[in-house]
Amino acid sequence: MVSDRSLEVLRVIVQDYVESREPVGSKTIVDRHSFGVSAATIRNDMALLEEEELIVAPHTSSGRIPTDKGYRVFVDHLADLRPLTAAQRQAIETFLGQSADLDEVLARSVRLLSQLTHQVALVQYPSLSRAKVRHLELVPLTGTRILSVLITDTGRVEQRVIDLPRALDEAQLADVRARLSSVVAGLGMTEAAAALSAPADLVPHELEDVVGLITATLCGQIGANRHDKLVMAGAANLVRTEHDFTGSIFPVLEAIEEQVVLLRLFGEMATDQHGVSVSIGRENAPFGLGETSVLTSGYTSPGGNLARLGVLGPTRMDYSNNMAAVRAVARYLSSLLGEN
Amino acid sequence: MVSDRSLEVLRVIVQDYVESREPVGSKTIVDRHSFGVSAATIRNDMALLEEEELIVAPHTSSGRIPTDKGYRVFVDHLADLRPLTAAQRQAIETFLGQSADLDEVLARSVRLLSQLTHQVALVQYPSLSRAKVRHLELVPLTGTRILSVLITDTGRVEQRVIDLPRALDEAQLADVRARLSSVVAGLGMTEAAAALSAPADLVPHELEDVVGLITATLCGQIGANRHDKLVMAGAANLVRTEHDFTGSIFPVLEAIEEQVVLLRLFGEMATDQHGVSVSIGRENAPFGLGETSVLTSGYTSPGGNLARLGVLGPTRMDYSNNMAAVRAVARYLSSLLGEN
DNA sequence: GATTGGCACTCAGTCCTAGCGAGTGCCAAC
DNA sequence: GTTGGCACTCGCTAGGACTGAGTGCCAATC
Repeated sequence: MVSDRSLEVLRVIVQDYVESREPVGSKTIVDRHSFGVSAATIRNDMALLEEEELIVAPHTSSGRIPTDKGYRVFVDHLADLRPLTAAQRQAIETFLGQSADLDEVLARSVRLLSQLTHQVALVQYPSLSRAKVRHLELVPLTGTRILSVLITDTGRVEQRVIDLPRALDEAQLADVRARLSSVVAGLGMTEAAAALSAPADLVPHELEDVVGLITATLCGQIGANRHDKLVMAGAANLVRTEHDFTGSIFPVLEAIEEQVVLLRLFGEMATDQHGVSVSIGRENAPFGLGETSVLTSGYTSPGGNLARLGVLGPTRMDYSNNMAAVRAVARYLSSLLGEN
Repeated sequence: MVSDRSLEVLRVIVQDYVESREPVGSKTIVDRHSFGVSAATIRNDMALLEEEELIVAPHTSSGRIPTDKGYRVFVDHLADLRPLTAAQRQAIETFLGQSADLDEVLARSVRLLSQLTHQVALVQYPSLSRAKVRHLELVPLTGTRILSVLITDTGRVEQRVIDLPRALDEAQLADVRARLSSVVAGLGMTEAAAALSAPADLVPHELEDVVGLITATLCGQIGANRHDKLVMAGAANLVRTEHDFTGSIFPVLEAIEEQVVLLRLFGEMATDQHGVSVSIGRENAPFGLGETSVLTSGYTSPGGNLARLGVLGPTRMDYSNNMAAVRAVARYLSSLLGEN
């Protein structure tokens, strides 16, 4: 059985190792922390922890480092969410405390998060599923090319170019726009898509083909919310922590640039909506990120739409600080977007 | 004086070094290329090249590697723009040959370019300076918050959230929109900004404050085109080439994430509009990129608006292939966007 | 004058060895 | 359950010898 003191030993091993990047030995522990027992006793505890596979010795007769399982226990039971410093709180306020459109807010959030944690930060765009269509615009660009612009009540703008088989004049286009607009205005995204797909007799017969193309595009535009988008910042931080990876960080960076992978990962972490959930090391192996940890938290965008944000870094990271930062930014972002 | 053969020697030194990453010696040269002279002769040529500071020996009695100046001569006089392979041409066609909106096209272009060159690729958004206002929309989000959407005849959409001091009802907003729209519609961006700044008596007196705020935002939106935006892809490639940097690539990645730096750099390379211009090594030192080379080419977006795209990598890169790729993508993109 | 073969020299990289020291595991004693 | 003692392991570092690719120089040759 793992005693209380053993767990305490695990905690300091994690903390010291994260700080120093060196395997930590029994002597170091008694020197730097007042356990009130001797090094030999600590060694016994460490033997226990090793038996439980919470720590491991990289080489015979060297200090110990935490295993993935050790980090897991640390995160679940031992980590105190270190409160942000005043400076960090201030950074959040000044960085995010100005109204701007969604793109801008998310871009700032992700930079902020990467600066607070010194890791790669990720922010997922909110899903549109619960948004409502606020406005639909069809703008002629050139003869047969028009731009369809869809604006939601959450302030998100989706645009798409449509090549028409033949030109429409201004009046015709305005007419089509008015008709379609009246169909979808105020509907939720899924209802809007359904309404557009239904065969509607509301356009003049001679325009049917053209309108069909437009509605098809609009449906695509609406459905596009599903393969969500995410923004990233702080890739340079991965290089800083390169030594924490056994091989090259090249595949890690590649996986990160491949948004699809991250979106799947985010999807699987969707439990525990507003707390911070943590995925450690091998738990991420299916995504090619077996040596990294990912901390995420959900946040709420206007209209109750959910999305996630978080950070990614080597398993050897400052969980206490980073979890607190992720939580703080998620909360602030929720309240900021919820204002609407 | 540098003889023709000496230059030929420089060429093979650059080519071999780029390929092998090893300093190349006289013996290697005579073995791998049929110069028809002995190693001693090559050594004499190399001594000449070294005197001209085109090559340098990293350690006494080792092979030679090109200096920045050597690369410069290579690029200016010796590099043959290696024509793209059939596979590369095909990649461009299939990757870009589908109509989509500007965001999408540029996103694809940048990924394509990074795959063709195995370097970090950059694409600058076209400046709006020559674009005309095609459409102006004001969409209510919540009580005092509206979204202004500006659409240009080039299909670009600029959005901005505006917090009003007090609420406008639908009719009022529609009225304001109609008036402002009639002022700016069809104008070029600079004229539009001027027209909006001019004190106009065209709104009811009681709305003046609100409208003032809106026009101010619109002007900002229009002016926003100047600090342009750029998209990047292939950051992972920098890691692959890490050994080519003396120190860490951390500062390089940082500089790249800082778009401002790159935009200035792009700005300074604006000569030679449609050819490929190359900035090598120390030439980029002011930007913190003293160990990298940047290849760019201008491309033309609809309406004759100019922007640049290019790649960035270590000075030791395959200039022949990369210049050809940059040129090809720029040309293809120009023709694609020019279709409009 | 350009080219060549010969030759002594340089020096980064590699392999080997020895010694150091942090840290462990075990055990008998408390 | 805790402790001090002790033999042992093994990664790390420093020094030394060796190797080999490559050079610079020179006198001889085309």
